[in-house]
Amino acid sequence: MSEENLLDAIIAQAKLSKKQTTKQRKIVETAVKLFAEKGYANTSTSEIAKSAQVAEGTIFRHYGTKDNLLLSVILPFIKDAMPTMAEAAFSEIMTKNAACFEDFLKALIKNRLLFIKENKEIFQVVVKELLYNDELRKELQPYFFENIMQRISKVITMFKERGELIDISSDTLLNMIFNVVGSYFVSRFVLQLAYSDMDEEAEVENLVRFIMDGIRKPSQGM
Amino acid sequence: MSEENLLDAIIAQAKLSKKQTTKQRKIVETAVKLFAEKGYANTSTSEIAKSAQVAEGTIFRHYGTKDNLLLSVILPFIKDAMPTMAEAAFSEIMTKNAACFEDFLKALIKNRLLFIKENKEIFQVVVKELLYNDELRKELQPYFFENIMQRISKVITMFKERGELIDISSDTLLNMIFNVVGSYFVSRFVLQLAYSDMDEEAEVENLVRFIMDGIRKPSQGM
Amino acid sequence: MSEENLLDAIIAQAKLSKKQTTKQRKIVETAVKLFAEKGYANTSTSEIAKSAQVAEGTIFRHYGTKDNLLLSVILPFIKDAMPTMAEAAFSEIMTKNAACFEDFLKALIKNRLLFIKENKEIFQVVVKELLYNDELRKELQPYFFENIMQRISKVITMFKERGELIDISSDTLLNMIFNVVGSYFVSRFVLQLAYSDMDEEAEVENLVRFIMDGIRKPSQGM
Amino acid sequence: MSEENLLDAIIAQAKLSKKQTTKQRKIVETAVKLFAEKGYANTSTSEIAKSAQVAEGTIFRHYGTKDNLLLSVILPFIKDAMPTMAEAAFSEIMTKNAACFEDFLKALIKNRLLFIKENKEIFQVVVKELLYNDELRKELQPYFFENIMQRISKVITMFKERGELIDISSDTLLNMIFNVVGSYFVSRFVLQLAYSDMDEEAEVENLVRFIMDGIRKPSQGM
DNA sequence: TATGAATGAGGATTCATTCAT
DNA sequence: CATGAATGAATCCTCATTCAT
Repeated sequence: MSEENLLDAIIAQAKLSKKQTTKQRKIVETAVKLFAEKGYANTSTSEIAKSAQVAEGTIFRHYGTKDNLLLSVILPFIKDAMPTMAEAAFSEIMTKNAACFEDFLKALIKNRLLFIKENKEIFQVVVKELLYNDELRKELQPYFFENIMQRISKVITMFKERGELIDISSDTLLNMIFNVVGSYFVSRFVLQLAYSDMDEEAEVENLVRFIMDGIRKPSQGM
Repeated sequence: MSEENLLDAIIAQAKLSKKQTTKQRKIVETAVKLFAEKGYANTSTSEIAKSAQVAEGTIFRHYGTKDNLLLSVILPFIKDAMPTMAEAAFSEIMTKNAACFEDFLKALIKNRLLFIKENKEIFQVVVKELLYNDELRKELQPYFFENIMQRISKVITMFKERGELIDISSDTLLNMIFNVVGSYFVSRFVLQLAYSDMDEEAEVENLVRFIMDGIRKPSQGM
Repeated sequence: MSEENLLDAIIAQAKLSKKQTTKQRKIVETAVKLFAEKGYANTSTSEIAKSAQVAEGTIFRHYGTKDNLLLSVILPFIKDAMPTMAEAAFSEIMTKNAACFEDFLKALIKNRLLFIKENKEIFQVVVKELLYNDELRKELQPYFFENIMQRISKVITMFKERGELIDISSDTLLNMIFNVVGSYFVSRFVLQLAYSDMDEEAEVENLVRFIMDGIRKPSQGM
Repeated sequence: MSEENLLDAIIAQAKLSKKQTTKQRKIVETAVKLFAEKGYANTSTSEIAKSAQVAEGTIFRHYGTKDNLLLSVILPFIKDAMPTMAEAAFSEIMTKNAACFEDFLKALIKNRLLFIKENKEIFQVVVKELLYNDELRKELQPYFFENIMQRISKVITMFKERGELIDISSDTLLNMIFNVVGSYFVSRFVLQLAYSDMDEEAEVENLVRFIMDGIRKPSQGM
């Protein structure tokens, strides 16, 4: 919790969010939709204003700059994405200390899948802008690592100690898992590739299975 | 993105590329660098011109539009990325019919790693724009699937028949592999995350191992 | 000239014209002056802006495109030119059913002369652009024929039936009259040829006389 | 024959015209076509070059500037239009001193009609540019008046003295005739209005009749 | 609080013209 | 004689932002 710049922004955002007008909500909703559709750089404030049925000045009265509006779209999502991701699934699982890593992973993926499905458009914006906008990425990365990666890393280390996972550095393990899960979410919700005919439950099963055991056919029998 | 037929564009591009002026080369080089750095949408043609020490008009004399300049950056890369990807590694491996899938995969990854390292900036542009620019993505996707995915899919099917890979649809297998390898390239060359302390050789080994066997500790003993 | 439906444009224009800013009026006034002076194609928006002491952006905020600005100059003139032309002089004359064609013609010419003198510059713009700009002409022609020519044609037919005019098709008669009157207005207000030393009253008399009786010297006496 | 500027241009033009290359002819032909179609201001030199299958530089090698190219299109036409107009029809008629004004007029119109039909596109360019381009008009006007109007004026005066024409100033008479004939040519060849179902011969007859006797129905009887 | 008119810097693009080959 | 690459000023237009009401 050391990142200052960002926290300031989040706090400022939090303050505003209490007195949020109908118009403000409309503006953010519209911005999310348009940013998701065409990207931040290709969406003009006048377009947002028109689509939100608000005067252009109103946007600037509330958010000061277009950049700030982007943050107002992204930060609440990040704020929600992280704690839940770190906590909810995490602590929930941790207490049931009977569970195996496979169950933890499945629960985590399902939990996040639900969250992203409910926030599909914001997810699109976050992914696209995190990739496109170097500044933004550099600002959010440390925050992200400290809050999410570290905590999940601990879980991994724990399960490694229980002998459930192979003996390579927790960071590397984390990375591989994150890449597989992340690229699944991105393919599905950002690139919108409809490659699979499995239902969602089966897809998650398969994902977890793949992470745990790879693609090699087990040598049968003896 | 008004270019209608991609193949036409590629061919037109090919024609032009023969009589390329010094200035033209300079323009494309500069454009690649700037697009990679700040994204297509955030790079102005005047900036490119200044940085390439060329009159702004010169850009338009050769490329007509900014969009077209982007294509002139991206298409040759795609053209090179695909055949090689499909052929080189692929047919090379196919002939040595003794090889196992693991070796094929390792060779393919190494081959592509080399290619991308040599074209790091263009790779950044391609990935960023493919994600950011829906039109472009929709245009390139079918081309991509037909040329790459299908061919690799055949290899996978072959190895599946040899009993080396688990019994799930080749498309699903391909997707998982592609996601793991792709996200590795993207993390490393686009997001530029320096997460690992392994050397490159070890990283590839680890990647292949992960894809083949996952992260579960093999049940010891017996 | 991309405007599809002229009537829509006129209506849209009418709506706007109610809430006209000082700056808007200034812009249109300046545009009229400059277009009249140098033609639409040879007048730049930056020139208009400078001359109207307005930011260039302001022009586009109100009129969207340069083409649209031209329409905003031309259409109100056309709108005024037509009904009046068709109605005012026309119905006015029609009621006094004692009048002869000669009087009708003289009244019409005088009425239009007054109107054009008050709108000299716009008339210049309209004539020049109608001649120069094929698209614009094609768009306005049908509208023009339906509203003006047809109505005047009826008057002519009426007077022909009264036996005042020679027996050739009303359309041909209309055309000849229109050409003579039109070319008089164009010579005087667009080409600005100052050929005559007559006063205006005499000029109109002469014009009417010419239309009615031509230039042949009547065979004198008996 | 006092106009200097213009004569210089004509002479310069004449010099060039002797050594006219195939390419030069192609350029002028193409320029005429394009200028007629879209107007001088809306036709770019690159367009002309492409359409004439000539390098853009070639145009400037021969004509120096775009303005000059326009003159090279217009001047030969003017040079041809004037002498013929003044002489051919004129002196031809003058010698047969039996002829009446009506015959002179008909011959003149027919002669010019033929000429314009053969040079339709250039006529379009000349009319459009003379109206649109104040500078050009001012330059050509005096030349035009001295060469054409004056000479025809003499004819008119002559016929007036013979008692064939009404007693108003020759200039006024000339003007009215010129307007009627001119507007006929312009309607037909520039505006391309197809208003009449008469054949050409009849149209000319009608035109002459109108100029001579107007539209009033002769009082019958007596 | 909300508006929307106004701004002017900056964007992509066009174009007449020059010049080395 | 002919070319066509190169130019850079000028063009139309967009946009984030400001400010008086």
